[in-house]
Amino acid sequence: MTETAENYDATKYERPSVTVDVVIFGLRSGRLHVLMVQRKHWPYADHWAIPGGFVNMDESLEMAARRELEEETGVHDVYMEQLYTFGEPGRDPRTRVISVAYFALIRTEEQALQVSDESNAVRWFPVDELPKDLAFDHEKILRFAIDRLRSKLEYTTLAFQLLPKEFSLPKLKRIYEEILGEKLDKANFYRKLRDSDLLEDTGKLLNSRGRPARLYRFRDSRIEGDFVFRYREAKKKDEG
Amino acid sequence: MTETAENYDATKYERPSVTVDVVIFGLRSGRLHVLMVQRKHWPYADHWAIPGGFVNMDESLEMAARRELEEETGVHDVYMEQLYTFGEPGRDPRTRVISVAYFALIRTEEQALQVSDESNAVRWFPVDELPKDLAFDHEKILRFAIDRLRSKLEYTTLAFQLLPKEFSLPKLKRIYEEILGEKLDKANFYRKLRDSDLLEDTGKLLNSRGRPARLYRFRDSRIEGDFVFRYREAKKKDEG
DNA sequence: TATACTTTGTGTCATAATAACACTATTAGG
DNA sequence: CCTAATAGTGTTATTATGACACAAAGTATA
Repeated sequence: MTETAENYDATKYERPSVTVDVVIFGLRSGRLHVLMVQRKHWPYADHWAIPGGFVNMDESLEMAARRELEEETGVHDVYMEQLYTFGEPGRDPRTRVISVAYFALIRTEEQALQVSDESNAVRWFPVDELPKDLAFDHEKILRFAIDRLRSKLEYTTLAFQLLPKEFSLPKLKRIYEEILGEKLDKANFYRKLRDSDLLEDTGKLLNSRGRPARLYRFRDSRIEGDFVFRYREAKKKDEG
Repeated sequence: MTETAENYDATKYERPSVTVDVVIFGLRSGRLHVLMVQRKHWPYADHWAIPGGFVNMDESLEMAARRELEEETGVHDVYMEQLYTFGEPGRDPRTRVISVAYFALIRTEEQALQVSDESNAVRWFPVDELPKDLAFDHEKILRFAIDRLRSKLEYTTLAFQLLPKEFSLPKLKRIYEEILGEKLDKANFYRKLRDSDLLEDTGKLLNSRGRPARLYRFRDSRIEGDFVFRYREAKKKDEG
């Protein structure tokens, strides 16, 4: 940091505003959706936008992201990570706004939406049927988030955050297929997971139309963060 | 964004300051180094810090990072990417400061250092011999950057940014070993590179002590950005 | 109660990628 | 011309992958 004067004056420089925006992913009937809010006021009134808002002076960026998320949608206690910071001059007509973007993954079933005063509506959109003319540079942010989710799927357990506590292998496989946009081989996928030692059999079965699916849960603490789970393993793993 | 009033007042909210900090990596005698500046003034006078400074109202974040980099070290035209944004309240004693961190990779040979007015000194430090008591949360930022560099090495051509235009395979291999902190098998490493089709033989040889090494350069435009180059390939590649 | 249908789950095998390591090649220096 | 040093290649066992056939366990229906 260049600013080093002993008589530092905090008001000397004009300062940008800082916001957080949160891209919220969830599954609905097996399809990947994003949560959006419809703006009430200028600028971009009536346009759809990613939920977000200004950062308070005494809260961390992640706290701000969680607060905004809850205020605007009622969603809380979710997996969240920082995505990227967007700061082009002119991206907001009001003033210079720098936006720290986060993305969140939620178990759709467990969350009830609510609309805040600040927006007309809150809605889930399938990622391949986004509304036109998003507010600000939110389309760019959204694409960025989708790309990131897709690529992190290949070496993390992120996808597990989208599922309920107990789930079947076919369900998990369908998530991967949905997000990656390609079919996976059942046998190879199951084998990979069995070898990974990430899952624990609950003993329960889930009835559907055909043969019931076995229900699994994640083993211990590997759920949190991004424990490495690759399609192609690196090195051999050491047994615990 | 929550702020939506038509009579929007840009001065209504108290605003944090926004800085950019740049972690600069370079090789010196085959070891990975980081460029640091020694602060002249309060806060953290005489402590070592990552170069950086405040973002101007009319420049993009990356422009700010490049400007600060050049001002403080004379370094320009380098590979740079955004790392992470650090914004804990209290990380700077002057005021609330949110820092967008970047990391840069430079070809050490091609750059001459210069010291700016704002610092006592500019120096390269080996990444495993960092000075104590870095300014602000710069130690955290630095570790973050090193981790990122290490992990991106495994699926990008980032390492190539550290080398001169023409280089030998042994040199490239030594970079990987230095950054990853483990020995690699020569035969396997060379084979991987030959198969990747990333390199072009210059025909030239580089004399050293033993058998001269063949010099290569990067093929066309794959140098820029992070063209995928994995240890373990994904899928089969299609021939061009 | 049998038969079709649907979905879950397993077995197998050819091919490709990886890791390990032995070997050859080309220079410099005595 | 022998040795040390470094560059570079070949070979092979093991493991991971991709493709695909097959078996298992339910529901729906005649």
